[in-house]
Amino acid sequence: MKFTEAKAQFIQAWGSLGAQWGINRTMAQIHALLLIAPEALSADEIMEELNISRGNTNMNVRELINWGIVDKVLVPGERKEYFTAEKDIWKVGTAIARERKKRELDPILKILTALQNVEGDQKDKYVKSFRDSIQNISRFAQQTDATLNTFIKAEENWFYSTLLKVFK
Amino acid sequence: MKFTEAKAQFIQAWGSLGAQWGINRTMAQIHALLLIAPEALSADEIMEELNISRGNTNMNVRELINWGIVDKVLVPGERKEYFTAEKDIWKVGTAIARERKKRELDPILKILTALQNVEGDQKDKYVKSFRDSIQNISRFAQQTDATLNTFIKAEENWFYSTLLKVFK
DNA sequence: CCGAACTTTCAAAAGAATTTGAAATTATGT
DNA sequence: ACATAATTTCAAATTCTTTTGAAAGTTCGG
Repeated sequence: MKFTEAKAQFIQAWGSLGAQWGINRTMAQIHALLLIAPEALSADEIMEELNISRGNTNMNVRELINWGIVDKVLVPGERKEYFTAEKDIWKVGTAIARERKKRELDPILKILTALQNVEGDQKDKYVKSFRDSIQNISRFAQQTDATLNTFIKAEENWFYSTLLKVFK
Repeated sequence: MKFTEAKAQFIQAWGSLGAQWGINRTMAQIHALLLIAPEALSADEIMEELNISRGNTNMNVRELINWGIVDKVLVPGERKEYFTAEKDIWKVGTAIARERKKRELDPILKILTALQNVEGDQKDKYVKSFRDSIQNISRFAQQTDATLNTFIKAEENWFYSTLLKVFK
C-alpha cells in the first residue's frame, strides 16, 4: 500500500471511530492527522489536508486542546500558531476516559443518588421495581466510576504508568 | 420526590446518556422504561408512555433485541407481543461492551493491521512517523481488545458468573 | 380462506448537528 | 498608533439522523 493511500485510510478510519464515540468526525480527523505528523501543523495546513473551512478547523482544534490531547506550539520568529498531538496513545486514552467520565458518568451518578429518595409505598410493585433498578444501576455505576478512576489515576502516576507500559 | 417525577427523570437521564453513547435517545428511553417496569410492556404501552409513534417503537425495540438486552415475551392466550429488559445491569454492561467492540474496535483493528504494511522509505520522516504511530496505536488497540474480551467472557460463562454471585 | 389484530416497512417530514465564510476581534512588528 | 497577519465568532446553509404515519405484510382463530 502506498503512503498517501494509507494515510487517507487512517484518517478516515479514525474519523468514523470518533463519530461512533460521540466525538465529531472532523475533530477525530484532525486528531488523526496530527497523530501521524512528524511535526506540528498550522491551521492552514490542516485546512488544506482535510478540505475543511477555517472556522471548522479553529473550533475543533480548540476542542482537542480542551480535551488535553493537542497542544499549541509557538515557533520562534513565526506569527502563526502550530498544533501537535500527544503521541503517547496511553495518555490519549486516559485523557479521553477522563473527559467522557466527566461528561457522562458523573452527571448520571448524581441523578441516581437523588432518585434513591423516591417517595412511595414499598408494597406498590411499580415503586418497588423502580427502587430495585435504581439501586442496582447505582452500584454498577459506582463500580465503573471506581475502575475508571484507577485507570485515569494510573497514567498520572509515574510508577504505575511505567509498569503498565511493560504490558503494552 | 414523587414516583412519577422520579420515573420521568430517570428515563430522561438514561436517554441523554444513550445519546452521548451513539445509541439513539429513543432506544435508550425505551430501555429505561423497561428496566424499571415490574413486568413486560406491549408496544402500545411503550408508545403511550413515551409519546412516540408505532414505527419508532418497533424499530428501536428491534434494535434493543439485537443488542441482546431486551426480550420478546409471549403471554399465553394473548396475541400481542410484550417486551422485557434484562434486569441484571452487569449483563447489560457486557452486552453493550460486546456490541460496541464488534462495531468499533474490531474494524479498526483490521485496518491497523493492514496499515502496518505501508510501503516507503524508512528514512522519509513522514513515513517513519506514520509507521511509529500506527504501531503504537495497534498495540494499544490489541491490549484494549484483550481486556474487553476478558470482561465479556466473564459474564458469558454462566457457571462462573452464578458462582460469583453466591459468594459475593 | 377470511377478516381482524397486530407487526413491519419506508418515503417523506421534522429535527439535530455540523460546516461554511465573511465580518469582528485580537495580536504583532515597526 | 498603524497596518497587517492571524484567530475567533456565529448566523445561515448544508448535511446527517431520527421520527412519523399510512400502507403493506403477517399471523391466527374460526
